[in-house]
Amino acid sequence: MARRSEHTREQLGELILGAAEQLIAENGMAGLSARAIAKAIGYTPGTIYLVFANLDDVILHVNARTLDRLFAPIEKAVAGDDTPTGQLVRAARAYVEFARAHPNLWRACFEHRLPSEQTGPDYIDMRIQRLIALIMPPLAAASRAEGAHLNAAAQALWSGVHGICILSLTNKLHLVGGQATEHLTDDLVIHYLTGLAARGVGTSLGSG
Amino acid sequence: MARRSEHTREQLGELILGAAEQLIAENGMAGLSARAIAKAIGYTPGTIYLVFANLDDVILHVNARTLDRLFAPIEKAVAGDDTPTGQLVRAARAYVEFARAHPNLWRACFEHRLPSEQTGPDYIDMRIQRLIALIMPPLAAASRAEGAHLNAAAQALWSGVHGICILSLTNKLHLVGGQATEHLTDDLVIHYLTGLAARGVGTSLGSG
DNA sequence: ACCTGAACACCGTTCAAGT
DNA sequence: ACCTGAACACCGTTCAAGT
Repeated sequence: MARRSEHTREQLGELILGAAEQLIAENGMAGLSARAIAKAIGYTPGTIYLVFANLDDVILHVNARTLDRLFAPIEKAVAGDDTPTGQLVRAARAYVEFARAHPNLWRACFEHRLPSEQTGPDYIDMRIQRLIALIMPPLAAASRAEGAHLNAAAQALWSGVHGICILSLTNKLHLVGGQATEHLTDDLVIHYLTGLAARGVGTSLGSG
Repeated sequence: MARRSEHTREQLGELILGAAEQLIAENGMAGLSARAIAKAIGYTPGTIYLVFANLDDVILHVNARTLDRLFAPIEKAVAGDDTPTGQLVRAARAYVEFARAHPNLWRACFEHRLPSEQTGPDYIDMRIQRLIALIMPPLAAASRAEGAHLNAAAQALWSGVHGICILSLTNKLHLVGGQATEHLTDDLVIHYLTGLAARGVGTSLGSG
């Protein structure tokens, strides 16, 4: 055995990522193992380590693919013929929809725990930044915010939708089906944007 | 060996949960194993299965403890001598602060993946419901919402803060330190409440 | 009755050895 | 150069056997 050379290093990488993606999609991270990947592609576990540093490295590259797939529907939402607020509502819905359609892959992107809280690789950070950047133009238009304020608003809004997504997906809320999730998303986005558009409230906590 | 009877079943349970809690707090879920717990309390791994069904069961009981510890600071925040909006801002800050103080225990509560998306045990659901219920009174006062609308608002707001928390803790946002996280939290809560108080916007997406 | 200790079926990762 | 297969140090969980 050894020296089959049936695939180039790149092809082998694609095979591994494809198998890993399918395994995660089917059974979550619990379904993923080096031995399972190897079995799926007809190689032995050691082969994986010729292409990737370790299993974490494989997972991170699967996550990069998932974040790439998430980009298109969000991009389409903010490019739609709609008001800025409408674009943002639709972008949020697209986010939730994607998470519901690919729950295990989506969760892998955000629950994969690096050792000791350290930051992920740049190619993951970049992709997340690109997603957040998508909602900046409509958010600027809907709120007249700019600069650091706009940036903070984009992060807050995106995080908020993300939170609804994760708690809904893991059944931590008492929701039934996707309609309730979408309703919560709309509620958060619309009220946040309404509040943001009513400028100058800043830290005046006495509005209640 | 066998038949030491140095501890009652209840004491053994406490020992196990205490050791598990410490292991998770120190090294996250990665630091937890039946063998590590056993070693920490001076028993063999088999003993754990006399008290708990499995390791998942242990984790869920640690999570119940964590959620109980989270209750007090939130309760204190909403009981403070402040406006309803101020109480909610402080409750959100308390949530973020707790998560930052106990990142591994907090993450264990929300990232622990049950097999196949099924819902967690009632004693976990109950505790989460109790937390959400805490913010209902000030939220009702700040927004004049009631019934299903109030319930949805509480879930949306809580999820939103949760989302900021998790993304901040896992470094998915470009934030430096806890100040930026608190600022995002304030931003989300205040603008959401402002928008919520400006009733009747409902699904009118054309406000941008 | 309580607890052990060995076993089973798994892991991630490494690396000498084969072609 | 490429890949294997066996090994190492781990897992969660079970359960016959000991006291």
